[in-house]
Amino acid sequence: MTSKTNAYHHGNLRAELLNAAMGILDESGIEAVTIRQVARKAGVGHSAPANHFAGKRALLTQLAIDIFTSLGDTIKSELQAAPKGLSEKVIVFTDTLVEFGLAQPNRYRLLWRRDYLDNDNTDLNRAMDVIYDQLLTTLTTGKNTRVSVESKAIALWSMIQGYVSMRIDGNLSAKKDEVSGQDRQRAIVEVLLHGILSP
Amino acid sequence: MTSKTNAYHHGNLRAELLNAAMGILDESGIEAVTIRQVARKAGVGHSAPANHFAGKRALLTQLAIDIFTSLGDTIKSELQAAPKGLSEKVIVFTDTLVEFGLAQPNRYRLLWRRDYLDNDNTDLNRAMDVIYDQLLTTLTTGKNTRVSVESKAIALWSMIQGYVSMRIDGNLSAKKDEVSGQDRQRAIVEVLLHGILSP
DNA sequence: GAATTAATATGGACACTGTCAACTTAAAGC
DNA sequence: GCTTTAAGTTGACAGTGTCCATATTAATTC
Repeated sequence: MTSKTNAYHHGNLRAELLNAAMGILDESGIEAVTIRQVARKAGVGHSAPANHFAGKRALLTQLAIDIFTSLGDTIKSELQAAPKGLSEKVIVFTDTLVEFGLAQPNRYRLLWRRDYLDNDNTDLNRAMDVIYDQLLTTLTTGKNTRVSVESKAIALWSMIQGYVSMRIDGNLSAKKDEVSGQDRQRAIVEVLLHGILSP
Repeated sequence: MTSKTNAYHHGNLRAELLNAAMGILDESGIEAVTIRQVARKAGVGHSAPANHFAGKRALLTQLAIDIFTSLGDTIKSELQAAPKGLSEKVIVFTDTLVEFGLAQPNRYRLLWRRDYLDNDNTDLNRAMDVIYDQLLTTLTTGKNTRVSVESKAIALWSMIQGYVSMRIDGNLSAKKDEVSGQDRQRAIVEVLLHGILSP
């Protein structure tokens, strides 16, 4: 009874459209996510989505919000499960983000493609801030250090984002990144850790 | 005599197309660079570019090559003019890249948008490697350190790329990056420098 | 319960896009 | 001078996002 089969009104189209869009995103990348393709996959006319999303931008923004939120939850629980030391938490934070990006490149890419997203969307910015704030909290130790907590956070945040985006976009060719996977992650985090831990 | 005014054959259309495309890129961003718009700006029919570029991808790739090459030259001369110390060179390298990205966001963005570019293009990859190799050379001191030169290079390379791309795409909101401009750059480089300089 | 209103679907249209094909013109080769 | 080739032209095609008028159903009002 939850889904009326032959109904003119779908009943749950908004969710189904998001679902279809996520599927296309995963399979074929962001360029393949078109309103018409999403509608086709959901089995409705090409104009039906307009009733649920103001435009393509709105749909993609909602997609990004969902991805950010889910990722934020993962990071939260990983951090809670991690050992108490600062280095350990920093490594867990990094690993979680990097591994997510490498496992779900198309989803990760969308998160940073502000040209496709509604930059003023409050939910979107909040969902992102939730993740960043966890990094800030992690780095805040109480001790006063020469470099501010904010700068340390931005340094790590930037490095992760740069590393992942270059890895998944092929901008770190084999020549540059010949060491496989986690070894490199550990190494570049170690470079930063010196500065993060130093007084 | 250099340009025949009323000629059916343009004579220098390839260069002119690149010029028009660069202008549109600077003014209106990568999304606005369409083959037809470029052709219009160059005053030719919408199919004329096909005689000089295999497709949109080829045109954008050539644009990226030109940008990379020019940037590489700038970095080279800046590095040569810089003081001899490792920290100084690292700071100069970082500043040059960051400043270029902030001053020419649309050009900078194109460099990393591999979905728009021909990833197998040898010239493109070489032009990028020229820049990366200068970083590698700068970091190679002869002394053996715990973290490899390659990891240090990738760490800095990633951090710069992440920082600039987030700055110009608005992913570092005012809240996160409240310190203005160069102060923040200096601070995040300092975090890395600890790890780069340490034995 | 009937009538009205609001929500949600439909297909057609419009102005774009990149690319292809057929054609025209100018220049170069022999 | 004739032919070949390079470099322009316009027209067509399928695809896109968005808008519009229309049709159907659900919800609300009386």
